[in-house]
Amino acid sequence: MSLRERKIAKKKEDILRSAVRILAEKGYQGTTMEDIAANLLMTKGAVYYYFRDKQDLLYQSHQMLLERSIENVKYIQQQDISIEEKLKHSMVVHVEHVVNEQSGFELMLKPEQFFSEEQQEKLRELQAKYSHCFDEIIQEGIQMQVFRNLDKKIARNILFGAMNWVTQWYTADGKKDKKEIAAVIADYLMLMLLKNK
Amino acid sequence: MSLRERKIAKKKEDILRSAVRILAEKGYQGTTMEDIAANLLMTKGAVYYYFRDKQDLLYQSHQMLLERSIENVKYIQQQDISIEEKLKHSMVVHVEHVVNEQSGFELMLKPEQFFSEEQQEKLRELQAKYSHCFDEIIQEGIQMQVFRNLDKKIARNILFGAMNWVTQWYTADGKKDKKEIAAVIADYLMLMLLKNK
Amino acid sequence: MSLRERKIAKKKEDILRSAVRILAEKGYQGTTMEDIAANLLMTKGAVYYYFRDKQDLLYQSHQMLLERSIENVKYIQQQDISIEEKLKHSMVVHVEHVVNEQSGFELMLKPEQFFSEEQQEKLRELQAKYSHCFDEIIQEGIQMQVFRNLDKKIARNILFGAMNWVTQWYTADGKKDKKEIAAVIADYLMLMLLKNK
Amino acid sequence: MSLRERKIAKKKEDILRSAVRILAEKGYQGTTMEDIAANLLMTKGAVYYYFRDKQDLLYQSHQMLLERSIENVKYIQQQDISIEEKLKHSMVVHVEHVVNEQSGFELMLKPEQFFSEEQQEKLRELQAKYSHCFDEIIQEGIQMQVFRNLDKKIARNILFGAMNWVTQWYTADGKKDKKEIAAVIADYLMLMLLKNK
DNA sequence: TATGAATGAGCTTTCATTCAT
DNA sequence: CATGAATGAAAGCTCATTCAT
Repeated sequence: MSLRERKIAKKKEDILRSAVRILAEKGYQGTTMEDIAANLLMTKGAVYYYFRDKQDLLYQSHQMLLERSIENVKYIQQQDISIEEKLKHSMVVHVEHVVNEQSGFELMLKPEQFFSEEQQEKLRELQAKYSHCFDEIIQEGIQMQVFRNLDKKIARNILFGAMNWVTQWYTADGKKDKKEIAAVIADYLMLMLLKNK
Repeated sequence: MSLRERKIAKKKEDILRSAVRILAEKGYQGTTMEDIAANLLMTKGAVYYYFRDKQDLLYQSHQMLLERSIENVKYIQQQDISIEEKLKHSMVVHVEHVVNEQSGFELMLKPEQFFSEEQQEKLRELQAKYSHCFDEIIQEGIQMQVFRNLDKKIARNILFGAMNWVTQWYTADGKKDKKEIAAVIADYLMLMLLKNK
Repeated sequence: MSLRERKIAKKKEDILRSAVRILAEKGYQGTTMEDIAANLLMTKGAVYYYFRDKQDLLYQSHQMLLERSIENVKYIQQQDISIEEKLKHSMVVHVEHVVNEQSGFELMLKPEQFFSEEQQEKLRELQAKYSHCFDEIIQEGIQMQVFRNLDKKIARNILFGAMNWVTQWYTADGKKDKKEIAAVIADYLMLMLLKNK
Repeated sequence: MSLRERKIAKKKEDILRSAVRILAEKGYQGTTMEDIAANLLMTKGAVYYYFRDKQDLLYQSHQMLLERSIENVKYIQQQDISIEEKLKHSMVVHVEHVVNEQSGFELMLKPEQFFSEEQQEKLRELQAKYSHCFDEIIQEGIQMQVFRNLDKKIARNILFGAMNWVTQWYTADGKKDKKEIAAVIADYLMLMLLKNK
């Protein structure tokens, strides 16, 4: 990648990061291009230089979040720790990510409204990839008789719902900090999965 | 209530019901008054005859949903069944409600954007009331040594998150119908709470 | 006129009186049919029973005001008093009328916007009639060498402007009451007209 | 001021000038943003680029008119001419201004309906400033025994009313042109004020 | 690359007017 | 005669998007 391309890529990521935050805060329809640009001390026009349109920005934000999440969990998955540890750790990282980005699911709501069929396809694929990482861990845990014999998909959706909901109730001024909250949530959810608890 | 008042109340409720559904589908900003009206074969003007403005409509939708949920759980709470049954049953009803209305949490997102301080106050009160019903059951379960000694608030938020998330993944065309899904979700979440499981 | 016709006429006048006041206060475009009806504890529908449309109401209000003004000045004109007294008295009555109705000229602004050609014709006629009453007095005063030899039309327009403007600055809470103010304005304007002053 | 700022200021003034004319013609409620924009071959959106909202436009129009009037009269006041000449000249300029802008008082009607308390305060201040200029001349004339000993405020209000009313009756197609009419009005009104006439 | 003026479609809201009852 | 529910046109305003510079 040339220097120029690097610079562009860097700028794009800056914009995406800003967009993610604001989109998470105000929702897709509630966020204006002005908002996103102003937050970066740019003008709207400049944003349009990097992204075709608002929808493209949303799409790439979404994509970036998912890809980062996948990286996170992949990294954990290949570590040499117990299956129990893997799941718990994955959840902690997920919750932390959600809390940090103040997002995690605002963007995931009703994708069919915003995205083209092609884009939806790509996003579904990424989501499936991410989901699959969890499914695999759960599957392995069940086979190893560490986890109860639950329906993988339903269990995984329960985990996701419980984790993503954290943006609705966690406030930084509480007694617990992000790490503690993430740990507690993960612990509690593990109770659902673990045998002999 | 006179006949006329009854008719107005009925019409208002029709509109609210329609609004709830569409708002849940498209989000607040994504829903137009036209959408809501057209869905009922009315004109925008007619909707404005019954509601001051869009925000008023959103507020009352929200309120209606919460009040109905409170009624549901209150009804269950006073039944003569075990604490375990109470919680499970409450969850089943909640999930069914969420699935039926296709809502349950889209409306709860970022209320500070849409509502006046006064309205937020009222809604927070209703939410607190609803949450409190669950907290009480959990509390009682803990005291009776039926439930694990978890942090009530965190546990309740996990339940809510897991339940509300169902709108994201449940589709009517799956193998399981609403009732079954609701039962499974409730069962799985009970595993988190129950001792000796 | 039958009793029924009398009742209708009475109701019409009530509405006109109410309309005049509100139109004067809020302007034509700023006044809604709702405002006018509510002020009389009626419904909009009822007003439409008596008047074809809003414009008709405005037209008839206008007409009523002008006719009353003409009556006023005609009455004075036939009295057996000096020409000087006639003009002064006419002005006093005009100012009092304007102050009482809080109108007098809001309604006269840009009639071409609101009225049909036919209606404008009729109103112009009434206005001309009213103006003519003043012109005649002025004319007579000039011929009798009591008034200066001014251009009648210009002089009359100056009088009207000065008198109608009173709604802009007179407030009931001042030192002078309506009668006093009307007298002072008339006196001052007489200075413009009277010779040997 | 940079070139860009100059251009913006110029555009703003163009819009204001257009707005003043149309507002004077149709009144505040009767004027649409579309009207104002179309008159300048712009789109509504462009107008909104320069002014926050319709009310802001009205306010600034009003302000511009008043400030220009104040400049006019201030300029005359400092000239080395007799007090009589000062007043007469001020009136001539006022009438010419009113006729040219086709406004002068439509905008002054019922400001409490349109403006915020703060805006009203500012406008009252400017109006007071303008009125004060006339009051001072009148006061000086009285002290110098050139003018009759009239109530300053009432006299000034009579002058304003008479002058502003000109928009109601002066039409360019008459025998007299603007300058002549302004001179006649001023002359006639001087008769009210001057002693020994 | 970046700017910012401008566009235009679309949204919320108001209100004169109609009409069945 | 009167009501009030409903309509529909039009207004104010927003904002994604474009484009000349």
